[in-house]
Amino acid sequence: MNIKEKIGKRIKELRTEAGFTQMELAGRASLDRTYINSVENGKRNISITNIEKIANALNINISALFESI
Amino acid sequence: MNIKEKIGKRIKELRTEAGFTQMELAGRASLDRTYINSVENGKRNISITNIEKIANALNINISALFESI
DNA sequence: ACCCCATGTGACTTATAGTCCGTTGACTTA
DNA sequence: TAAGTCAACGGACTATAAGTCACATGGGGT
Repeated sequence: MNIKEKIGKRIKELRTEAGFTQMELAGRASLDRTYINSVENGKRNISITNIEKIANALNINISALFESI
Repeated sequence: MNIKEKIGKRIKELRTEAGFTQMELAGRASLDRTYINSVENGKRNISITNIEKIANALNINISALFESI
């Protein structure tokens, strides 16, 4: 599993734990729903600004987002 | 300080602690020397694959790279 | 059967990431 | 006075991420 797949899997885990749909997370992060979907499925080489947006939307810091990765 | 500046500052700290020049870090990470420079100076929206390359070059895991950020 | 709802996907344009050439200035050592 | 090293920066270029859209799929409820 490459880094894009790992971070995608982790985001999906945290999102479902938080009880959000992809659409809700997208709204909170000001990103497109289909973009969130492709990130979760390891298809995007996501950049630091979008990582930050998603971490904020998930109420988690970036370091914690990468724990166990 | 925005997230790009924070990660740049952190990378620079870790690089100098490790005793590398920008060129050496660039070589170890298979990235361009001018790119490393602009990342360190907070000008680049670095992607996850390059974050991983730099973390590996600095012998640190990604979570630790974002500690205190 | 028919709606919702949530997710997945391919294709596409625009914005910017990232490379490659070079210069400049500060500092150090001979 | 050079000469060397390193950081910072710029212009021009190519590669790729960002961001969006229409549409498909599958499950649950009525």
